[in-house]
Amino acid sequence: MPKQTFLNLPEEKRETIMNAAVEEFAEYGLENASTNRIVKNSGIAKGSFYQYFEDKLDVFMHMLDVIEQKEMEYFKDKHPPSSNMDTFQYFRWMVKTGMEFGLAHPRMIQAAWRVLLGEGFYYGKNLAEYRQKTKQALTTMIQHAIERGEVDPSVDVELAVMIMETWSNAITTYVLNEGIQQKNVLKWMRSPKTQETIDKLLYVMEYGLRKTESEFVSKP
Amino acid sequence: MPKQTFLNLPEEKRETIMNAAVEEFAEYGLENASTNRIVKNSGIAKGSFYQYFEDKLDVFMHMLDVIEQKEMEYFKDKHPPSSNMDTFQYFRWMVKTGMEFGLAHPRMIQAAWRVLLGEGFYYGKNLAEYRQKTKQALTTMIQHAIERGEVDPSVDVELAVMIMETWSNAITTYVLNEGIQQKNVLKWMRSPKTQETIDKLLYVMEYGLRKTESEFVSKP
DNA sequence: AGGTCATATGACCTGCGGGTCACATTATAG
DNA sequence: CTATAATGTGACCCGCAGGTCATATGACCT
Repeated sequence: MPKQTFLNLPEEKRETIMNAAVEEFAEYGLENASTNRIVKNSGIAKGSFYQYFEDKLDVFMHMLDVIEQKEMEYFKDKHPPSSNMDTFQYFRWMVKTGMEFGLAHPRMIQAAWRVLLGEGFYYGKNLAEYRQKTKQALTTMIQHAIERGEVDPSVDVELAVMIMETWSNAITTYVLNEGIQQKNVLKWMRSPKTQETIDKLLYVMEYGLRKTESEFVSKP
Repeated sequence: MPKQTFLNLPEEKRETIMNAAVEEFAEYGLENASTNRIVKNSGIAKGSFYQYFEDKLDVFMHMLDVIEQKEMEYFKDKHPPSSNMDTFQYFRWMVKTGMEFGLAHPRMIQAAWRVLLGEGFYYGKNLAEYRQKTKQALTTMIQHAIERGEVDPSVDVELAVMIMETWSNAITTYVLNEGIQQKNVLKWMRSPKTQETIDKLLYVMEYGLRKTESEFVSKP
């Protein structure tokens, strides 16, 4: 957690600093991010940095908090999906809305995912909390789906969660890797071809998951 | 490519150095690997290192080559799968055999995948060749499956390849992440529960893919 | 034997990293 | 207007990184 000194700062200054941090982490990841550069790009003195944060990890964790908050606001602002959607439609809505958020704040998404996906080995312990949140949400979702009869009750919930997590990670990675090479990321993301690819990916997951566990266990 | 000087070295010495490199990359990834440590751990002088390799990336690429070669030998030694297997059975065999290789050389797999999965953003250009090889193999596989009538001809080959790639990445990540926390990785990997989880993951993919493209395109 | 060429060595260079600290500046209170 | 507490600052410390280079070693040839 940032020190009180940072929280006392005027919002404008805090934003300047966090923007520099986002830029840095998006560009270099966590391990190779340089506090010196963050300091230089946000126009504050080195000493001030250490009066605001414990260390590099501290800024990063705070950045995650800020992003999470922004994303939650974004989701709330969007018209919530009609309540008679089934679970898979809901998941699809979530993935797509998440992507839209990514369009609005590409560097944030890049900064967060780069580290979450790529440097999980090291920082696993610190990031566990974040993964846990997602996992919890997905678990609730699956259980809900089972209650509604959309998914066979014999399905292994934990496994289904893992699959959904993997799938949304795969899509994010895809968007990040492909999108990064495009001149116009936004245009590329909104193009029918990209949208179609993502749709297809989601349908493959859906059809895989709809099969009951008993079916795919007894097959070999 | 390593310099001639390195290739002239007695095999024993070359192995010592490569082992140190594997250890280093497995532990620290590419970006944070230290040539100084590699040098210290392989008992050679700093200067020698630069007489063998251009730089850090050079050792790493060479390491990939060595691993690839070892893995190919491993696959050859295993009894090849019966020729009347269908494509999905073959893919399953490949994934499992790959895992077995990982059991035999855990640090190598860790060193390679850590970087391939985690630091792809930076080194994308250098690693593209390796990804391309896998992609090519999978493409051939899918096309073969279509010819054999195991997969609907209307399936988007490129997409199917991406899905298979994602899936085997997901499994590797799973094994790496979970396995790393276990006291006895080998025991964990061989346990029925782990094997079952992997089986289920593969079946989910299979059922997802068996659906024809037309089906899942027209759904929404 | 001397000469030559590939190989081996580690002290040394420069640059940048994270982090500290004595001091300067500004806000707050009495 | 002064005393005190809170913030701000950048030169400075140490460690380690990647990389170089003059010199030492020794195998092989004539």
